[in-house]
Amino acid sequence: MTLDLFDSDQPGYAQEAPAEGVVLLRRFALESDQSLVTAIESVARQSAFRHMETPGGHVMSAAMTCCGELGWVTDRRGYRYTQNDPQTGEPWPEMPRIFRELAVRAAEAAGFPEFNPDACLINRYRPGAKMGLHQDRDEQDFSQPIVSVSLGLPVVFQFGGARRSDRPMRLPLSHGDVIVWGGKVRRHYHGVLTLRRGAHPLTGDCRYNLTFRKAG
DNA sequence: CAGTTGCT
DNA sequence: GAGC
Repeated sequence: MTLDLFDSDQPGYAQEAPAEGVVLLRRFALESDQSLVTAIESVARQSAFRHMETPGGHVMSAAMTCCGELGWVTDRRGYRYTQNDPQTGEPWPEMPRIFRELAVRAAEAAGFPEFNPDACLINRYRPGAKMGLHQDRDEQDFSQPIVSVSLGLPVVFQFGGARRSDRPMRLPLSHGDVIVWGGKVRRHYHGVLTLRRGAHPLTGDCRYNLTFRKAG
């Protein structure tokens, strides 16, 4: 089901509802894309991208950093949110205003007018990197949605059900697309398939994903 | 305690 | 995809 919010001859984005509780805002982040990538680079100078280890002892193929009051981390001890970057001992970099404004606007467009994110996880995927099906379940507040912003190379996103064995739907995501999910499907399994090689004018050979949550 | 954002 |  596709709901076009704008006339097709107008600039802007198209809104889709691929499943109940899931809203896809195509190209929603396009007009601020350059500033978003610059802000990612600024965050990464303060808290560098790193490949975290899972409790099971595997090194994740996506490199991650965070900004905001809280950042998501994993190590052998488990998953959790922290106020400080364990790699620097310092607080996570402040969430850039342009990040927050984008996330709040996207949540509002998707039907979540009260979104107040305190955490932004930044994932960097290079060719070969992927993210298996998982739940976002380390947050305190499941009434607030997840807002996920794609920048750079395209990827196939998977959105599944409440159980890992539920067959996920596949949604190709491109530069500037924003996907929002909340309510009943807030804890549904999701992930991305292996990133394929490519070149993007803004990001080169990688895809960035910004994921906003209310974690605390 | 169970998990499993990874792997067999 | 079951199972760790």
